[in-house]
Amino acid sequence: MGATKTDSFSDRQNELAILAKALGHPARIAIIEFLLKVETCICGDIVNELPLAQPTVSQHLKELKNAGLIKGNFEGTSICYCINEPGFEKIKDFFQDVINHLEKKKNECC
Amino acid sequence: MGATKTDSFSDRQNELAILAKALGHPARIAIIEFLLKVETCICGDIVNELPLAQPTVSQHLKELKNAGLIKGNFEGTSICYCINEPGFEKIKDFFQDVINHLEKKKNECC
DNA sequence: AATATTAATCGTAATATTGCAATATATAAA
DNA sequence: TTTATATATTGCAATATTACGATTAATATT
Repeated sequence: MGATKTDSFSDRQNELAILAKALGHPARIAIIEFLLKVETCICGDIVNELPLAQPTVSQHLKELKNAGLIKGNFEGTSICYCINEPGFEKIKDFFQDVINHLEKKKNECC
Repeated sequence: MGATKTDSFSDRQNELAILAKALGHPARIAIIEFLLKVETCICGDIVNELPLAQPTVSQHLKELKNAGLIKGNFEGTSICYCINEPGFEKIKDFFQDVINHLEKKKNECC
């Protein structure tokens, strides 16, 4: 026990969970907010902005990348990370769906 | 080490991370989808729907409740769980903001 | 009060995540 | 090719999460 029973859920459920999980850490929220706020997207600048060591930031960037929420490209000697819009669209749509269903349904029985 | 450095991040960043993290498990996505799909919202029905034991489901429900994504009320002998709209609004707004910023900025340098 | 039913909590084992120092890799410049 | 700079990977310790059997708590019915 201890491992998530991934096989017992649908691909869609697992995919949404992976996207949400990737944003389930304040450092990773901070990275996204930084990428939105600032012109640059150089990895080093992200490391400087966050109160975490370079390997830790690198790990968080990797998780965001694996989830499909950011992408990275070489920019000379450093790497430029950008938000990957399709990933955000996917999870935003889920939340939008929830809201839409709620308005249609008004199933607030509690 | 091993513990998230919560103190190093803003309240907003931590709050968004808590909301996202709560949905970062396929069982909890499944619970939300079930609550949207179905008329009933009785805890026992959720337990029957999910491929997990009752204590495990109860734990997942607790996490969703703590994050402010669902709420529960006694309905006779059982408990009725419903989606808590304000929680979903909050995290949907975050994603909507990201999308809006992206359209304004077109900072796709990668 | 005794019983049945429903859901929460406890205890615990298995696994995953977080964070960082040390090290490795990769690219650019000299 | 050496050196400098930027980022990734490794290894590991601390902590958190996931899952479930056993038990408890709480309410409803008899």
